[in-house]
Amino acid sequence: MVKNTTSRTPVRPAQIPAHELVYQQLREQILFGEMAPGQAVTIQGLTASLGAGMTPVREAIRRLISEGALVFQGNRRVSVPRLRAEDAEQIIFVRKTVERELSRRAVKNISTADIDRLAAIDTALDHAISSGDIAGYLRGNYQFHSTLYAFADAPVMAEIADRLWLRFGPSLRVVCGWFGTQSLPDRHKDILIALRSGDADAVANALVQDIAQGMEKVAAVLAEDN
Amino acid sequence: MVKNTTSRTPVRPAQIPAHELVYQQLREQILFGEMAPGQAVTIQGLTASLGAGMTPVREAIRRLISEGALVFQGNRRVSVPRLRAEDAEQIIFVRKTVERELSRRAVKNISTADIDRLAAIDTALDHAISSGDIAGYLRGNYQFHSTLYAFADAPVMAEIADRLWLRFGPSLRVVCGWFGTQSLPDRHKDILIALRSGDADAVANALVQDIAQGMEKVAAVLAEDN
DNA sequence: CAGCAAGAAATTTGATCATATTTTGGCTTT
DNA sequence: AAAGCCAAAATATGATCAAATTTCTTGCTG
Repeated sequence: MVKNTTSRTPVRPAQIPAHELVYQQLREQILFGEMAPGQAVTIQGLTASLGAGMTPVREAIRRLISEGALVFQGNRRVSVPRLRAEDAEQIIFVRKTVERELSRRAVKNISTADIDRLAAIDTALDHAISSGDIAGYLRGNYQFHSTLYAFADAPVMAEIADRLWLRFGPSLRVVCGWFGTQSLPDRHKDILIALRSGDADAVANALVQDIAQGMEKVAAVLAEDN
Repeated sequence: MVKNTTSRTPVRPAQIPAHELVYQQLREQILFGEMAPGQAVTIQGLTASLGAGMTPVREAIRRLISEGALVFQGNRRVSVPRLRAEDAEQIIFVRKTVERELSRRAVKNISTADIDRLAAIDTALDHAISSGDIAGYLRGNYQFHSTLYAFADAPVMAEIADRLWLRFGPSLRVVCGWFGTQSLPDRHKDILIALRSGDADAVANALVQDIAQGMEKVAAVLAEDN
């Protein structure tokens, strides 16, 4: 049943299509602020830097535009969006309602072992903060939230939260450059304590606090920066 | 100072790219139930039926997949998604919170003339219902909501609502085939009355009622159908 | 004579297509 | 029924065309 004895292409490095790879790579770069808000994105530049063809790059860009991770500038040009203060305000509203519900639902499904795993992520996060590792902070923070929401068993809502993250991610990076990692809020301890107690309301409240404090910083930077 | 007096291209038939046209066309078909849930979508079939090249079709499909209007079946196959009951439940939750807020914000910006225009849409909707015009009902219902939300001046939230509509749109069509248009709920009169009174809470409550009744029907069909 | 600005060429970038390659699913044969 | 063949569909590439931006030239004005 094995295919012919690898007469051709003994290597099978990637079965997942190129456009998917390009998408994931770009998505990560945007999500963790490796591309600055306002930065131009050219499709030909990406084909060169990523070594991919035009079609895969094209598809990945369309997908990211549709997710709000990139914006179409009208005249065929694409760039990383600059978050506007009005948009941030709406993002805060939706994050508070949707992620509150996600956390509430996660409480029902999460086990103590899972909470320990979350705590480990948070410990790594603390380490990143104290050592000024911005990339580590951004990744850890995202990982903490997305891991928690995965337990909610609510893919539609989790996807909405994820999309919003893609929008304010680049600005979060700017916040770190502004204030440094030290001043970053971290209500995760409260969240963990509430999770262990199994009190859904307490979890939800701590989480909304965490969101509020983080987004407040973003809003402050937007007010200065724009 | 003015640009050359349009020395060239007196005709400007289509400046918008083909992939955009394909996207809009497919989006409409899905949104208003012209494609059945579960129906397979082949890219080569679309290039043939729409007379477009592969690249534009490809990009449109990626975009629609990213919006949840189509699903990638894992093995390269694409189809119109079948809404699951769990997904519907989450959609209801988010619709209620987000669209409630959208309607509340719209109250602040909408004028009496605008309300009249909304009322005209609703009148056309009534006509479609009484004459059993399913396509007219679906379009009118969508138009009523999206027009209202446009006044909220909240593009991020409006886009979220729009995305969700894309998910349950195909199922709404099935609902009409199940129950007929007669039994469809229409709380739009209450919404209009509340809008004229300028009472944001009343608008929000009427709107949530409208959503609840409509989605209840969808949920009922899903329970039977799946 | 210098500087500015408008217009045109040139370069860069995006959009589309035709084609080649690979994979998937069905079908046939034993 | 399992294994392998075949057709169809998807992926990916490169070439080609079109559009837009940049740059350069040229003419005019102060």
